[in-house]
Amino acid sequence: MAARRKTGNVTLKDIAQATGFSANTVSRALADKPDISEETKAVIREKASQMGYIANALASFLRSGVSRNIAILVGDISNPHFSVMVKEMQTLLQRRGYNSIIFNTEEKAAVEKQAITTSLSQNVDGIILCPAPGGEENIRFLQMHGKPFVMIGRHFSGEDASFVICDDVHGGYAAARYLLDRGHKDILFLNGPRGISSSAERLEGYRAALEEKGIAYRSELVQTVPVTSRRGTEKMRDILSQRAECTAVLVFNDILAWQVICILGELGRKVPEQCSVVGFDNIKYPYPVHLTSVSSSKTTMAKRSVEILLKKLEGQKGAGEECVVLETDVVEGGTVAVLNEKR
Amino acid sequence: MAARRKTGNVTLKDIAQATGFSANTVSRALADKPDISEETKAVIREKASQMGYIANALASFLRSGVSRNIAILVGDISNPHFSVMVKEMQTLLQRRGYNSIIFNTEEKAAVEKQAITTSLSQNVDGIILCPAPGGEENIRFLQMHGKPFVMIGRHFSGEDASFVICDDVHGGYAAARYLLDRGHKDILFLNGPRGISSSAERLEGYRAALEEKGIAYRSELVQTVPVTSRRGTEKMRDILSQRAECTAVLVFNDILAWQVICILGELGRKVPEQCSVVGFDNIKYPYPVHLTSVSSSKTTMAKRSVEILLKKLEGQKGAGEECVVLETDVVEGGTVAVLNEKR
DNA sequence: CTGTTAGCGCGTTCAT
DNA sequence: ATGAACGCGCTAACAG
Repeated sequence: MAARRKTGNVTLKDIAQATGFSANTVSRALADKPDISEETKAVIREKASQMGYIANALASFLRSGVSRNIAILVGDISNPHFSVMVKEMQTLLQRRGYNSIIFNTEEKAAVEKQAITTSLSQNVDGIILCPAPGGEENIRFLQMHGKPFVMIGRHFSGEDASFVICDDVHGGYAAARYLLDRGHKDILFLNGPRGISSSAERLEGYRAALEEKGIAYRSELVQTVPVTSRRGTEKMRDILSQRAECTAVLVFNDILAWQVICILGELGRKVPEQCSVVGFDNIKYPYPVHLTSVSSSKTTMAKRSVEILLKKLEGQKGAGEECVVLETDVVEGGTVAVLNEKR
Repeated sequence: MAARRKTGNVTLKDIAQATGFSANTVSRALADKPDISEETKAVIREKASQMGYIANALASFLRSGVSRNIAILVGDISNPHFSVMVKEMQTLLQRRGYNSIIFNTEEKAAVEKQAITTSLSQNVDGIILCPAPGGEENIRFLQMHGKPFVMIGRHFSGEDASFVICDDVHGGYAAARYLLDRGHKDILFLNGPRGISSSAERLEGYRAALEEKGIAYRSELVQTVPVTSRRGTEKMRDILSQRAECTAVLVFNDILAWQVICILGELGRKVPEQCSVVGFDNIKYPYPVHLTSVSSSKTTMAKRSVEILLKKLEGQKGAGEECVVLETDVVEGGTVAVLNEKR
């Protein structure tokens, strides 16, 4: 039995004693350095495995300055939009030898700040984050600390930082256009919170589509809805019962869109016959009826963001910032009806 | 500007130099130890915050042996059943000053083993895991290493280990009984993989219910379905098209249950009129139609498992193993019909 | 109340 | 090809 210390684990020193080599040689053998003879490596590896050696990653970091840990910050891991991306990123990072630490920001800048601080204190090598509303300060904080990071799904104008987003202007435009083309004129837009690019840009697209069709923009038809709390449901219920004139609803994300469908049902309005609904994110729910939704390339976002971050970490010095804008479009489901009325 | 080292961060030493105290005094002041004068603490805290000091958690661990990191291992974070629990656990852990590191095991013992090894190498203080099929070996591995852990959702008989599970025997019984009471006799059971307690125990309950009703158990009506891969869908399609005589399907989890509903739709069978479906996990999807499903107290599982783990970590020595079995029952939705046929 | 010493486990550097 | 010395940043243990 090996000597047991504070952590109760087998250390390099234990293997050194057991094999007669120095701790150093053991370290280099296990790291497969070229200056150790194959013979020695074999002996050491054998002994290490036999003793159940597990390297202490934390001590290793302390010396090398590399933790091979990446932090992933998202608004809410229980939202499939995020959990699917997170899972994908984890897989990709794992494959490249990185672990990931996941944080929920609850879409609050203060919580995000806390998550970033913890990430820094855990010495993650880099961060992938979907920034919370009003989190510009946090981005500057990261930049100040020189910690490599990539934003996904949202960005802040003015910051020179890498991001991978969807073309939200076009997304908002395409969704509105899709509804307008099917005869809808009064389109309620239940948008996400202010302070994030996706809300602002989708609205921009929505307005552009209206304008193009010569339909007046009515600000009372655009409302902001909380994305994480239960209060969002209440607010949507209020709005929907007051806006019965709307023949279609465009909703910030698919979860909320489904909630809208439920609320409409409670209000006695059948979807899509009496009201059409379009969401964002195109989450592949296993449900007989598919939601008509604006696509977001979750797999691509995950892939590109990991690539960009790792290039920053491993690439030659100062790989510049990369900004990726992915295409997006309406994916047809069964929640939109064509209006025939001639008036 | 403070001196910058390998990690580029402000260290205790920097604060020591800036304030004229020793690194040690700074450490103890920031840790709010009682043997430092309030005055000194104030000075040091002020300076630390001004310099943007962020403690190096890894170095801290190396010395103290406490990382305040917990690993959470689940089959698939993109499954709401897990992501909801994970989120809840994260919140609770955070509140107690712990970070969490999440791993997907893909329901494979080998991947789980890897996740455990990484967790150990990251020196997490403890682990909460939903063990993968055939992962008994991994549990023994954890026990061998003396790493505190709690299993959730599943357990292995014979291991003296803490776990928090649902009463799956009763869950299987209640679900079958619910269908039998509504006139269903040919109940297809699409069960989870062998090698986990939930599959085995639900089957046990299913059989007990049949027996109680004097209905013969037909092994061809019980099939195992992969829970993570896309192959599960294919397999279910095959089975469902061959078992048209069944008037009801009991499915291992809600995701698969919804897939079953979709497949039945493709096969021209309407739910619940032509076939009833019951799932497990009672996931709160925001759909207009609710799935009839066997409840699982996700919040309670999360809460209890965190409690038990933290008691092990912080409590007086040798807090014994705790086994919690939570009640479960059928939650009515709209996917089960009452059979009227008199034959 | 505060400073000094020491060492957690590892990897880098230099010497042999 | 291998070993010895050193230090990453922090805190436990002891001095005073």
